[in-house]
Formats: sequence, C-alpha cells, structure tokens
Amino acid sequence: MSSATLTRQERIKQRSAERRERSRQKTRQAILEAAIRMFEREGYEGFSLRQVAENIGYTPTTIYLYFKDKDDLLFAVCSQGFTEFNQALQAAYAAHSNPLERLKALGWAYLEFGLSHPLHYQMMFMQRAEWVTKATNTKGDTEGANAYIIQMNAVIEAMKAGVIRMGDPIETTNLIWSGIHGIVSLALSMKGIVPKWEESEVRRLVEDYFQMLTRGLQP
Amino acid sequence: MSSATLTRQERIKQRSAERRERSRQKTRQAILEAAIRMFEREGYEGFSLRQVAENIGYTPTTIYLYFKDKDDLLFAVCSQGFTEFNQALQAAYAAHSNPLERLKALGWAYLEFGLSHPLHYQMMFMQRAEWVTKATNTKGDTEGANAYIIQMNAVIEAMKAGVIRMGDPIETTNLIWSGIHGIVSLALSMKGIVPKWEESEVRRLVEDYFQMLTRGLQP
DNA sequence: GACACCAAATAACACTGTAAAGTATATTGA
DNA sequence: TCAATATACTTTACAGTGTTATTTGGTGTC
Repeated sequence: MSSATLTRQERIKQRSAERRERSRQKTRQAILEAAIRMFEREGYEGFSLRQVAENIGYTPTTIYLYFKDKDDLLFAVCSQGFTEFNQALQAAYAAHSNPLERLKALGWAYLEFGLSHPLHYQMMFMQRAEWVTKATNTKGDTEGANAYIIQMNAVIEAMKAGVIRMGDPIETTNLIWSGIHGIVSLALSMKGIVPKWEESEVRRLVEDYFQMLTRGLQP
Repeated sequence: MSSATLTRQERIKQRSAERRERSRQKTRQAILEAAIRMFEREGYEGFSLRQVAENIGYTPTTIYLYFKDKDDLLFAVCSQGFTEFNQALQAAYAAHSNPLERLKALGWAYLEFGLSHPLHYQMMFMQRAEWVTKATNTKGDTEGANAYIIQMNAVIEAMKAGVIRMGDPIETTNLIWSGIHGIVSLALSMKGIVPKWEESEVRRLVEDYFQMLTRGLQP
C-alpha cells in the first residue's frame, strides 16, 4: 500500500537494502552451519571461534559482525538443538492418543534425542542449562510447542485420565523430567566407562523407571 | 630390622631423603589447597593454573613438578570432593538402622552435598563424571566405603527387609541414583533462573520422589 | 672444595577470545 | 560520471590460557 507512494529511487534503495539483508543472513547462516559442524565434532570444550572462522575462510573477527561473541554463537548452535528437540517431542506426542502411551513415548523420545545428540544434549541440559528458558523465550511464539509445555500437557492429560494421581502439574512434570534427565545425563557421562551404562542397559533402566513411575504415581 | 645393618652415612642419607619427601608433599599439599580455594571461587570453567600459581607465589611451571597437568590437579581437587561426599553418605548410612530410613537419609545427604557444594558437584557428576570410577579406583582400599557401594548396600538391605521389591541391586541402585542426580543437577543448573527450582521446591521434589519410589518399588 | 642433584624460574610456543583501527569494495546522491 | 559514504572484511594487537625445553641457584654428597 505504501509502496505506491515511493519514488523509483526509493524503491530501488529499499530492494537493495533487502538484498543486502538477505546476503547478510546468508553468510550468518553459513557461519552458524560451520559452527554446528564444528561443535558436533569437537564438543563444548573443544569449540573454538578461530577454527570455525578458518573452516569457512573468514578471519576470526568477522564472526563478531554476525554474532555478539562466542557465547552468542554457541547459543545459536544450542538453539538449533532445541528446535530439533522440540520437534522430536512434538512428534512423539502426536503419535499417540492414549495418555499413558504419550507419556512413555515422550520419555523414549527424550532418551533417543540424548543418545543420538550427545554433545548437543550435554550443552543444552548440562553445561548451559540456563539457556533452556532463554531459548524458549527467544524462539518466539511462532515456534509454539516447546518441549516442556508438551511434557506438561501430557502430564495434565494423564492426570485427567486418571492414569496418574492429581497434583501440581509443574511439580509432577519436574519430577518426571528429573528422572529421565538423570538417566540420560548419567548415560552420556558413563558411556564407554562403566559397563552397566551401555545403551541396552540404559533402555532397561528407562523401562524400570516407567514401571516405578506408573505404580508410584497411581491415583 | 634392616636398619641395623646400615652405616651411619646410609642412615643419614635415608632420613634426608625422607625429609625431602615430606617437604615435597607439603608444597604439593599447599598447591592442592590453593587449587581447591581457587576452584571453589571460580568453578570449573574459570579455573586457571596460572592463577593458582600466582596465589601461592609460584611460577606456573612449578605446578608441573607436582602434578602432571591441569587435569591431574583438577582431578585431585575432585578427589577431595569425593572423600567428603563419601563421608557424608557414610554418616547418613550410619545414622539410621531402619532400611527405608537409611535409603531416604542417603537421598537427603546426597541432595545436601549437592546444594552445599554446587561447584564440586557439577565437576564430579556433570562436567567430569568419568572421574567417578577413577576416583574410587585411585583412592585405595583404605578409604573403603565409597558412596556407590554404600547406596547399593542400602538398596540390598531394603530388598531383604521387603521394603522394595527384589531385583538386580546394581540396576535398582542406578535407577534410584539417577532420580536423585536428576533432581540435584537440574536444581543446580536452574537455581536463580527458574523460580520453580528454588531450594524449598527442590526439597519438596525430593519428598515427592521418595513417595513415588516407595510406592513404585513396593514388592 | 668440586661435583651432582634438584627445586624453581625464564623463555618460548601455540593456542584462545576479543577490541580498535585500517582497507578495499560496493552503494549512494549530485 | 564522480565524489562521498556506507558496508564487509582484514590487519594488528592485547591479554590471557596450558605446556615444554632450557637455565639458574642453592643444597647435600663425596
């Protein structure tokens, strides 16, 4: 509507600005993708700005034109992990209608994410767990379903269905979440070090946990 | 017996060597204590060899005469945390004779250690959890009661007493341990960030957990 | 007193993140 | 088309990190 009132020069200027902005987002994305590759190879401690820069043929300082500092870039990497995590849990939620099955499916999806993205999981929930809230706030409402909300909804539904006893939804969600997180985080830490924490054993542990949970939270 | 066969010179030489060794252990201890202070102030990421050295008036390289590298010193710091942790759990164990009470007391002691030694806990069980086994192996048999064994014993006793159902002791111990660890680690991560994870809430969560556990693991 | 040993310090290397200043290239307005 | 300007990127530099090889200075031994 307002474009009709613009002169040719103004229109050109605007399109040019848009084009530059696109280009800017493109190189920003290139940096981010390189950072993700880097992170998935080196992990949290080995992650280095200079290596990321070298990897895509930029000078280290160039990164600062697109990200505030190392933490900002690392948060962007983390953030990408959160959207993937959210999607995984969203899918697990959508795949079942039975409240109890949903609850279990969420647990399994949680475990699966952790086992298949160990470095991401460790950053997201162990090294920089503060970012959990920051990520959900930043992501905007469009993203919608964040993992915690999904889990809490599943808990609420399970309560309503009489599968688990009534109680503060947040408290109950935190309780259930803690258990799974405990298993997953220890599994990642102990993998390859303590025999009892190999993948098959971990799955059995999750089964045990569900059993304890359903019995223990029975109405 | 063999000292009788030594000449005076040999005896002097030996005592001299002992004295030097004592002095050596003393400065080693001084470095370690400085490192612990440093760590408790700066945490895992902020911990720096050069700062430790400066703190006790040594050159950074001197530390390498007493510790293999940064990791070695950090492990020593960690190790001290493990002995304190073990003692805390040992005390909790000894303070009760009722199997269920023992189990709960161990959980509370676990939580208490985490809340009162957050930086140590994070290194011991989150950043460098691989060291859990290394620590128990290194410590020697004299140290005796390591926390995991204590917990497993409590589990076994609870099984025998019919408080919780029979099962693989290791598996059950891991299950219980995971839950507590999940709560404690999330509590430390979320403290001061997410309101629902303040100390009082965390204690309530542990209570909930015990309730779920005793019901869920009922024979 | 000459010698060997040993704790500690110096000097140096290869890294790290980050800030300030400089340099082309591209875009704009006349 | 040309000078001014804005943008993208590099160069340079600083302060810090862990770590190794070399050198110093004092101590105990013969």
